[in-house]
Amino acid sequence: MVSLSDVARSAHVSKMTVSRVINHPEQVSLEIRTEVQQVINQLGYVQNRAGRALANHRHYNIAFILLDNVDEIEPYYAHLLIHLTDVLQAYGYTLEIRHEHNFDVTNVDGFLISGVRHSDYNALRNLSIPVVIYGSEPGITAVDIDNTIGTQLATELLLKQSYQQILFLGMDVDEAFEKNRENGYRQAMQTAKKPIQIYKLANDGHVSREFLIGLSLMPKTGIVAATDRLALGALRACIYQGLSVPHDVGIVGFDGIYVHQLAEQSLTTVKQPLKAIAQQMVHLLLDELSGKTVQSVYIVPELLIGETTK
Amino acid sequence: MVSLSDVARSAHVSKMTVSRVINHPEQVSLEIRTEVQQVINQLGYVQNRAGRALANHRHYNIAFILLDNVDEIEPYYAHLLIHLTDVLQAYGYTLEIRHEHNFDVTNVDGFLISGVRHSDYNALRNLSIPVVIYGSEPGITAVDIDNTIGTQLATELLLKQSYQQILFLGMDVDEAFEKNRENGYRQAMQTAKKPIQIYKLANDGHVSREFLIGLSLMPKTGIVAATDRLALGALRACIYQGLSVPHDVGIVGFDGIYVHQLAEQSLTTVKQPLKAIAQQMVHLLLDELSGKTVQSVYIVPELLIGETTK
DNA sequence: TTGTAGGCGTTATCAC
DNA sequence: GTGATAACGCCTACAA
Repeated sequence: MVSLSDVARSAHVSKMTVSRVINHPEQVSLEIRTEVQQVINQLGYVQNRAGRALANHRHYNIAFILLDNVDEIEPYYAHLLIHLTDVLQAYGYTLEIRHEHNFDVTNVDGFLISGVRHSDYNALRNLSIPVVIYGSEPGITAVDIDNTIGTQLATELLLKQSYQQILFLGMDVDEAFEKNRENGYRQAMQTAKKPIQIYKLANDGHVSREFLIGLSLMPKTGIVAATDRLALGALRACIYQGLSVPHDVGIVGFDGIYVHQLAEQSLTTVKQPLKAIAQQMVHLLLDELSGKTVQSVYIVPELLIGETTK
Repeated sequence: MVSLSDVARSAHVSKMTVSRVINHPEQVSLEIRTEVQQVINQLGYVQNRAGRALANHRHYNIAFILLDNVDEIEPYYAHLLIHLTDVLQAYGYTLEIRHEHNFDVTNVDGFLISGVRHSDYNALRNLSIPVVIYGSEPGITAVDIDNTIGTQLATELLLKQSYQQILFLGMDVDEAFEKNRENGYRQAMQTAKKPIQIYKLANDGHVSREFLIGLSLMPKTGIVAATDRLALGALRACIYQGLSVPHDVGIVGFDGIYVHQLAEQSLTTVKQPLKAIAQQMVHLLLDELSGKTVQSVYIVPELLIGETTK
């Protein structure tokens, strides 16, 4: 492996000059800078992370902690991980994956955490290194999608498509994202002066299917589901009852990508812009690492039109 | 952060002695060894990976390269990644995730690769650092499940449950794992002296559903599918045609975990023992790193009984 | 603008 | 069995 010294020798300058060309190019005269750059390219020099880490009192390693239940996470997490590593790699950082509440700070510069629950608040507040979470928790730097706008968009779509009654299928958990998704529906309905109908269920396709069959849905119903799983159950309930989707019933889910490939029809759904989320998470974390004060970021999700709405 | 020197000072020994206690304990007298151990625990000392890397000419970083199409990978990959990181962490290694054919060896000690195609052979042969793949490619160190035994088990299960005709739903790709899955079915059928029926399709639930509807399945049919997606399509074809599963038709998939939660009924499937796979991959790679000669490992998969067989 | 010296945390090597 | 020394690759601080 070619090192700083190799480049220095080959370019007839000191190691420091090479180091400056890389980290503070403005401090080096144009002439020498271009010369050194050429040698770097020619020799294919790449910084050694260990040396850099040692000198900078950094580790150049970020831990991603997945607190969600691994058996239940949506497959799009693979995309999130890949986007995170891509962004981090561009800054010379490595991504280490953890599960379980392992907040050990050894050999790690910061944490990116997903699936944080309110009960984790204290543990996260007392960490000695920066944290950025994917989700929302007041007092902790976060990147999240704007859940309220998400279901608002979903509800407005169904309103526009003239479904008569529109109901919300929520999750039976006491977490902020759930409340926000509910509120988005609520606000859109209030603006449209339509009656509100909210049901809360376990986040399970079979549960929502059974529940909706029990409800005996009428034609011209719209369903805003808090998750793709709930939406999938709704779709199956309609198929079971002989209701045509999207003609008789319109359904919008929330989250997904993967479910598309497995559902009978592709779902219309509120999609998480994972690349943007990953970029924001990394930038916030690196900003915190360089001592900047940062604020949580909320990203507006997009509506992905599938076959369960007109 | 507490360093070797801190421990050394506190234990009234030299840094080297502390280092030996950690890396070559047998070279240190019992007395001093236990003393130093106590101080280590007391101070909560953990090795600094960068320092260690620099001194050992290692990076303590392994790249996992995901060559499968990220949009199509099964969600169990998250499990594989987590198991890999767990095992690596136990050895002080970090796991870096890549996608695309990025075989850059900078700051990396070895590669773990999934989704390797035959066309990657040359690129992999010429790497300067060890590689272990998940899959099979003659001439490259690999960990794989024994695909042949997998479908053999699946076929034997259906035979035992007295389905009259048993057909194989394969994938339309020219890769070793596909041929092996086909062969497992073939062997089991030949042993049972039953007629062989093989169909090859794109790995897509909708495709297999349409195809099987076109076939007009008869009751008492067993279906061995090369993937869970194909199995899922088969299940839907049965539902569509009013055939009861598992009474009229028995179905066995291959791969899965996640699909269970989304399917109408949980699939009987050949399950990949991901933890064992991850352990083997890491051990083979670390063995290669320490100069040992290693051989590919094939792991026997398990049959996970669901609701699509009796 | 450029170079020199020293140190980050660890380990191999060679003394004692 | 234990310790001193030098080295890994890089960067900060200071000197020229």
